[in-house]
Amino acid sequence: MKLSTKGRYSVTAMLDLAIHDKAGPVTLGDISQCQGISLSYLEQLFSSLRKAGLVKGVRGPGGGYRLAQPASEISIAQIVRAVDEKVDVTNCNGEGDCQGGERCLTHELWTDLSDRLYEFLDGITLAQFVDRPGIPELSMERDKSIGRFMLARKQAEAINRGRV
Amino acid sequence: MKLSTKGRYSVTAMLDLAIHDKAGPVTLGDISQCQGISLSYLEQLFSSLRKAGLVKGVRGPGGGYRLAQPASEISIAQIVRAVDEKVDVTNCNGEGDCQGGERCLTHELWTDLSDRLYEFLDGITLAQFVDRPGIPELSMERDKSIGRFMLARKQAEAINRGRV
DNA sequence: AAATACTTGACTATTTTACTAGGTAATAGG
DNA sequence: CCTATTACCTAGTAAAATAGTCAAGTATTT
Repeated sequence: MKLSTKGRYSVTAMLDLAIHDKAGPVTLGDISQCQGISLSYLEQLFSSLRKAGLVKGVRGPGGGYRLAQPASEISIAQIVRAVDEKVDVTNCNGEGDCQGGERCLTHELWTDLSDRLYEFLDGITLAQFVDRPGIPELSMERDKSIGRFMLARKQAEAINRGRV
Repeated sequence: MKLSTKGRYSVTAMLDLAIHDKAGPVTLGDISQCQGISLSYLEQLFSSLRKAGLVKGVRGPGGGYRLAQPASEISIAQIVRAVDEKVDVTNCNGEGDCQGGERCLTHELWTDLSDRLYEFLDGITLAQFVDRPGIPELSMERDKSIGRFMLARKQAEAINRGRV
């Protein structure tokens, strides 16, 4: 288990998607502005997320990304795993024979710990964060005041198009 | 919360200390050989661990490092925290005013998650790993067969000195 | 005095992270 | 059909963090 900025960016971006899921796709440009990360870097991350089946892209105007599954079925562990690909914990090159044929005990213990961590993070879903009391209102307030979020923007656009 | 090889090395090294705690100090040279990390790099990590009050060094012949506290009182979180110093999650430079005065909601959510992770890792102590059935025997067997561990070495030395 | 072990700081190599720039493909709206 | 908007893809590259080295110490114990 590894946990770097890459994982953090991905999780926060996914949270953004989850928060605005009902309002339609979120563009990477929006996330890029919010989180202060470059667009292309986000594209790299979302490429991984898409390949992992966690998000799906919607092309064209009004497009962006949405969750590929309900927020209640996407765990933090899945996200972390998608972008921070496997670390080879054992310097014995995976085959468990570091130091002359014996698997290093502490490596085994670390693997145990790593498993436990994943288990823990597998129990936490995006929905658990988004569905908390207070979050939806907060997010909407934020959207309004900053004026650059999908929810607000899409609504405005929809109104302009006479859809609402 | 960040989790890199630095943290992993430290945790596995601490596990080594915990396993051999009763047998006396463990030298960094031994750990270096076992884990395949350079001695000086370990010295850096142990400098942090010592400053965090997790280990204490014993100088002179037969010296090395031992746990500064009982294994049951050292949590994984403490170790990770000691070497992977604080990450500034918010790119708003800690003051919570990213993007024009409003704290980015997703950053807050990430902080929550991070806290939960630390809580989780604070609940796991070195002792929980070391005291598991099967571990002491395994470790001793390993020591014997590799023939370079403190437990074996110290015992041999003690015998040579007529102490046992 | 010698061996052993820890300390410190400066230095280098490697990897990861992050960004830049160039595109192509699909789609919605006019 | 045309244009703007977005996803998507590829390659290169700059910056930063990580990982590791080297060398010259200091402190203890035998």
